Order: sequence, then structure tokens, then C-alpha cells
Amino acid sequence: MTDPIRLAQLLFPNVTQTPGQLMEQSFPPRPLKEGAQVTRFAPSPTGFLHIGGVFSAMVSERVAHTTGGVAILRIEDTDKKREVEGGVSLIVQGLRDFGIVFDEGAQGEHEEIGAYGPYTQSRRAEYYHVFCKDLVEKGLAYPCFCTADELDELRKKQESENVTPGYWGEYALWRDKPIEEVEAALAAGKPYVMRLRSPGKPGGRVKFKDAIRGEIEMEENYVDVVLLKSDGIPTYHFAHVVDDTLMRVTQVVRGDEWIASAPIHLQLFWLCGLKAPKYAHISPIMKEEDGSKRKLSKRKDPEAAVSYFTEEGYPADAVMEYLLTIGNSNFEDWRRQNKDARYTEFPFKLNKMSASGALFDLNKLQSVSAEVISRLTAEEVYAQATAWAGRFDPDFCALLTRDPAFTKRLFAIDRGGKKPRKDIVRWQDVKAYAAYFFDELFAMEEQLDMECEVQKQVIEAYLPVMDCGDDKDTWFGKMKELCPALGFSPDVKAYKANPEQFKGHVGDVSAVVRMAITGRKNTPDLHAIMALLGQDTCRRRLQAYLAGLNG
RNA sequence: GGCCCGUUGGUCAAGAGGUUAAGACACCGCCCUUUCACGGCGGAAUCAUGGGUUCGAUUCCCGUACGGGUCACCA
Repeated sequence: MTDPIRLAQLLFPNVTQTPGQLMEQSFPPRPLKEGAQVTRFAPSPTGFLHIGGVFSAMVSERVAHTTGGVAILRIEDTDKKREVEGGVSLIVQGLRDFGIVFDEGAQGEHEEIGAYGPYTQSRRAEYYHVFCKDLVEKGLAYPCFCTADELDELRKKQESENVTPGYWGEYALWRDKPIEEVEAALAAGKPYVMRLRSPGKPGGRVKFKDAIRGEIEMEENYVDVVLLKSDGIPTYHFAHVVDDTLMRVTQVVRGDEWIASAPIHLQLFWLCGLKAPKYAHISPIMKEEDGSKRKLSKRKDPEAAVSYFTEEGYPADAVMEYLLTIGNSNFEDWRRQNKDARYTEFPFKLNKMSASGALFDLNKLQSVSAEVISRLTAEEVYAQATAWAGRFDPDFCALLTRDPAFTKRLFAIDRGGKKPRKDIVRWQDVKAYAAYFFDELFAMEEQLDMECEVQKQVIEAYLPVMDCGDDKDTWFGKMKELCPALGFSPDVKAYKANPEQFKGHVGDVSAVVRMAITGRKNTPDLHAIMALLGQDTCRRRLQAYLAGLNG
């Protein structure tokens, strides 16, 4: 290829701009303050949003927004084979469900915002061509007309000769073909890809700094990698360089599977005369199986899909906070010291991320979730629980919203104090939690381990004095007054001192009433429950329970 | 196979050349409590391995094992 300028003109007759002009005229440096990071989350619209993707998106977004920078959502749809109808909406909606918002990029299937777009790679062909033409002019890129079969053959030959397989050095068939041959192939309409003419050598070394892992040294790239596929669309490698340059991205956050190709990217930036962004390669979220770790897989693990968490009813904030604890382990300490703060106030730091992959811990998620829900007000619980039920359990939703004031009061029981209960882990649990407040769902779920005769006596003694209008002390006072005649101790300590003298203590008496009214042994404050349920309902349930004991 | 990354209790992990090796979840026990929770207190439980360097290594270096990644016209 004796004449790169002529070759470039031949290949890209319609490209008139240079990369420099493009950057100056259309994508100037962003007016941001010192230290502000521009990040991006760049998923492929494959119709599946992985929890690892949400993790990565969260990290990118946090880094941008805690530094006063910009978060971009870019759609990497350069592989038409994997693309799925509606894939973009699924990503946008999925991220929105978790409260992750981007400043620029895709907003819906076909909508975008921001001045550094388009943010969908399939609409950026002209930019890639500008950069590619520039490389051709510099003698750093060339067309390759090899067919899949030819490449296959090359590989076999290399394997038999025991050399590193790949399109490189002397094995790069089209690297130095005379321009006449290229013209002929072009004229014949043969499909071709554009390849990098890599100046690298086997054994050469590159170093770079990773924000999470520190210095990484690797063999430099010497493969003539594909820049533009035969349809003119770039490979990830080239798109990464062009897009992140034009979008003025300063900090790339991506999965650690990209570490291996970092030398390609670094070389590309260098050859294009560009400054590479900073890198942070994050570890995948793992799953334990048969005693060993493996990546969460979308085929085997339901919890790999973020829709799982939405369906199960984990609050978005709970999932975010769990991810934050995996991301920066000091988040938990911070949370304890800032109980009322929103998680977005936490100063997330890339260099505090772990270099090894964390196992997904459902136990921990549940604990975080219970904690998050316990901090919510009754009003918020009502809003979120009904929103969840509206989507996944419409019948129950109808019940919850039939009398909003009543439902809110129910959620207010034992909530809001210094020691809020933590028995709702996911919105799914609300149904079981609140069942006995609704006659439609009320059922005897458990049985008391106490003689029927004794239970009968308790109910019969309580029925005449019961008054749901009593204040708490009066209410409990009555409970105590019942005790002596029934053979129970009104005082727990007295009972514990001489258990043989009593059938039980006040707590046991309350347990019978609790069972009759709620159908279970464990509930929040019984007095509050009865006050809310009202005299009629309580009397009815007490009588029904008594009838049950007799039958 | 080449190259790269990783390895502190069951899990998430802090940590630094000398510490009784934090904390959280889960588990167990006790206390508090009208129940359940919440909370409090306590318990069991960890530096993958072999060599160096060093007065001293879990921490630094080298090897080994194990796990993961990557070597495409996929991202």
C-alpha cells in the first residue's frame, strides 16, 4: 500500500471531516469543574437486564454524580444478531425501576437527550468512518478481504505450526497488498473489513493503571484487530475509542472481562493521537454452587434478572443499598451513622471497590431490605406496597386501597419509633403481614399449645370486659385483672420465680386473645391491632374462636 | 495452552511488617419484653499453600494449588 491517502479516498469518498475538526466543532470539551467525572453505562439491548448490569450502571452513575460530573447511557447495538425488539426500553425502564437516572443518552426505545449524541451506536456510523479514514491515511488501517473460511484455514495452519493464532504480523494477509489488488477486490464488490495495522510485537509490554486494581502490566497488542465490520459498523474496540472520545468520557467503568482487551484499546487511543480515559474494571457478581464460585448466569439463576427483584417486591432502594454494600464495604458503617440519609448522599469511591467478585448473598439483601422498609413511614409503605400489589397482586391491591386510611393505620402500628419492627422484607410479605386485618383473608394460621378448656376460660372471662376503646394501660390492666381467677400470674417475674404455682402469666393470657383475634402467635402490638379492628370485629372473632374450641 | 486477575470466618469484608486480626449478615446462647419483633450482651468461626526476605510475616518477593477472565466481522 504505497499510497495511503489514495487508499483512504477510495475507501471513504464521502468522509470530508477529520477527527480533529469533529472534536472541535461538534464535541468540544465539557465545561465541568475540576475532578468531575464523565462516565457511561453501555449495555447491549439483548432483552435482558442482568443484576450485574445494574451494579455496573449504579457504579457509573454514582461516580459521575458524586463528583459533579455527567452520567451517560449509551446503547451498544453494533451486533444486530443479538439485538432484541424492545431491548432498549427494557434497559431504560429496568434502570428507572431502581432509581438510576442518567443525564444523557437513551430515554426510551427511540428517544435520547444530550448534546453529545447520538447515543446509539448504529446511528453513529459517520463518526467511526471519520476516525477510520484518518487511520488509513496514516497507514495504520487497511481493508482485509479474507473470508471466514480463509481465516479458519489460517488458524489451522498456525495451530499446526504451533504459533499464536490470529491475524497478525506476517500472517496478516492483506496488510501489505498492492493497492491495485485492493482496487480490484473493491471493484469486484467483495465484502471486506477494516483492520488495524498494529505496530505491536509479541513480547512487547504495556502498563496501565486501573482505579480498582492498581498497576496492570500485560503483553501489548500485536493483532491486526477488526475496526469496522463488513457492514461498516465498528467492533466494540473501535466504538469504545471513538465514542468515549467524542462523548468526552473521562472514567470508564466496565466489567473485568475487558481487562484482556485493554491493550488493544490503549494502542488504539495512542495511534489515533488521543488521550485514553481512566479505567475501572469491576468484578462480576458471583454465585455459589457445589462449593465453588461462578458468575451469576441468566439461564440458571432467576436472581440474575433484575425483574426478579421487582417481582419479589424488594424495594428499589433495598437493592441499591445492597449493591452499595457489595461495592464499598464502608457503606454499612456510613449507613449506621446516617440513618435518615438517602443512599445517594454516600460518597462512593472506586478505589474502595474489591478486586475479587462477591457472592450474591440473598440473606444480606433481605436484611438490608427489612432495614430499608423499617425506616419508611406508614404513608410510604402504603404507597409502595399498593404500587407493588397493583402490578403483581391486583386482588390484594383492591383490598389495600378499599379504605386507605385504615390501611395506613395498620402500617403505622409499631412503626416510626426508635425500634421499628422489621418483619416486612419484601412487598410480597405484606399480604401475610396484614392478612388478619381483612375478614376476606383472616384465617387461623397457627395453634396455641394450651389446653382448650383453659383457653375457653380465658376467652369467656375476657369477652365481657373487652373494650377496644380502652387506652393501652387500661387495656393491659384488664388483662392482668383476669389472671388470678384463671390461675395465671399477672406478673411475669412472680411467675418465673415460682412457675409451678401458676398455669402461666399475663403473656399467656394475651396469647390466647391474640390467637383468637389474629389467628397467629406473633403480631405487632395487640392493643393497637384491636383498637384498629374495632369492638364488633374483635367480639365476633373471640366468639368464633370460642365456638371453635367447643366444637 | 499463552496472557491477565483474584484468594482474610458460612457470606460481605476492614486491616497493617509487630493488632487480643474490626464490623455487618446468617447461626447459637443469655437479658429485656404481655407475644413476636426491636434492642443489648456474649459465643462459635478466618488470613489457600510451600519457599524465601526479616529479629518478626496474614501483610513484601518467588513458586504451587484452586477459582475467574480472555484469546471472534460478540459485547
